[in-house]
Amino acid sequence: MSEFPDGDGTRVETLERPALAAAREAIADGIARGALVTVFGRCTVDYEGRASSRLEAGDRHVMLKPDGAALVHTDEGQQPVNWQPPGCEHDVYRDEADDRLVIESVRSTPDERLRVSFGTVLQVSAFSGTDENDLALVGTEEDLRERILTEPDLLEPGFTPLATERETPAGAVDIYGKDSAERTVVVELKRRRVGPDAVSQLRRYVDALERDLHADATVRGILVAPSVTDRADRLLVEHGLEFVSLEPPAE
Amino acid sequence: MSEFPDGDGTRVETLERPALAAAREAIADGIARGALVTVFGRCTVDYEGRASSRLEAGDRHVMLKPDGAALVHTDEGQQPVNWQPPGCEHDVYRDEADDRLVIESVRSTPDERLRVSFGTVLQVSAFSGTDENDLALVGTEEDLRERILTEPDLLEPGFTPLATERETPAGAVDIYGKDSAERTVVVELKRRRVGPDAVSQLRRYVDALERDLHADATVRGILVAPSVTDRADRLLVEHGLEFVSLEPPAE
DNA sequence: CGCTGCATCTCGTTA
DNA sequence: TAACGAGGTGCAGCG
Repeated sequence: MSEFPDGDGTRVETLERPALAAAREAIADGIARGALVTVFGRCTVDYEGRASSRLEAGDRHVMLKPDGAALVHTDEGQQPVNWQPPGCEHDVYRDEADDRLVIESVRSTPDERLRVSFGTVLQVSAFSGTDENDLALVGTEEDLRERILTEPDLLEPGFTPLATERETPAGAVDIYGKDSAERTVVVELKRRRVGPDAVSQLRRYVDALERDLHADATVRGILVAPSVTDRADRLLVEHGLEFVSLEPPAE
Repeated sequence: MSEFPDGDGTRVETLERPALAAAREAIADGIARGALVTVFGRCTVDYEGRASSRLEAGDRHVMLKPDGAALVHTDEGQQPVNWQPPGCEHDVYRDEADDRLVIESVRSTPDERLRVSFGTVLQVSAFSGTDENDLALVGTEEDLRERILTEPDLLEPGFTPLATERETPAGAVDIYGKDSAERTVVVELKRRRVGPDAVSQLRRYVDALERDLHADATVRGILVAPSVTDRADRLLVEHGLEFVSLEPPAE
């Protein structure tokens, strides 16, 4: 085992090809210390909870986070083949009868259990460090909204935004406003090209508002997105809804 | 550096607190060999593509997969703070002017670039192994469909399934069939509790089929799920759709 | 805790 | 390649 404390408290401990007993101890220590623990080795994986799954033996990379998240990665795919969300309790123990090392991550609400059983452990690492910074992301739906609120004419000349997240019986509307003829306008924003689901969503808001404001008032529904699919376009026409092409700011 | 070949070709190589030049070489070797490479250290992360983001310096865990995927994990959350999907080209080089080690993962369609810049590398590992097995998952929507096709009376007495994935102008219907009175039935399946979106989806299919089969035929729309939210329930009533409570098989 | 909707959603399938 | 929908979606915000 190697240990690397430095002035910042950053620390990495690594075991290579440990015996299962030593691996268990290193993993338990890392979890107790609040470290991010990784284990690479040959394992089976069982999950039971919202669904249930089994994965037969193979070499995989397991990550245990101090917030209770667990990730099992194979050498393919962006997504873990199995996982457990934050909030779990990690447990590690030896199954001496079968000579295996078992990591269990369990949570409730919903009841879920992930069990990773190693026959061979090739590496255990425990990482401690500091990360004070949050991600700064540009190009979200919220950025698109800001763009329109700053320059409402981008939607159409004479548009006046009155509220964001305005509540309706069908949910909160992205932008609520009036056009130059004082007609009520409901705007649904999407940061990328949209399909039929976004049109239906807008439709639900328009329906709810027409009901809310009594039947006499016409409510215009405008979908704002970079583009729409063919089916979404036809659906817009069917429902008497409109489309304005706008993208979130690039930076 | 330690190297651990075994009979199966399983291999783990680890560098601890390497100089940036040595880290670069180990990472490049691992990528070239088709290994799963991990790097832990203090880094900044920049992304540009479908959106753009910046993450200031912090200690993070980076995983580079042989299929081109890249993942940057902090010590919190199930999701990576930054990532790149499979299909990327990984590149690693030293920025000698600034004495940093840079990992770039780039792809096209869409054009996207992830750049991780390390000032300090605490560990580099390269993992090779074998994983022949696929995940066996039970409790999916498809399992729920099988359950109904095997025992159609679960939906309602006298129901006769005629097709799955039947195409309509609005998309493919999960189950298409007839009830005991020979009326057309459209069934939309969801493996878990559903909200308004699932109701709208069913509505689109029913509308499309009524149009397709001409206006004279009544089309029943049935949503099958473990349960629905209040809003979804009201929306079902509004649209004259029905609900049947069924869960996918537990195992 | 549940509901709602966003996401650089990812991923598989199909036209 | 694009579109459509499932997902053990995760996640934040709000009630």
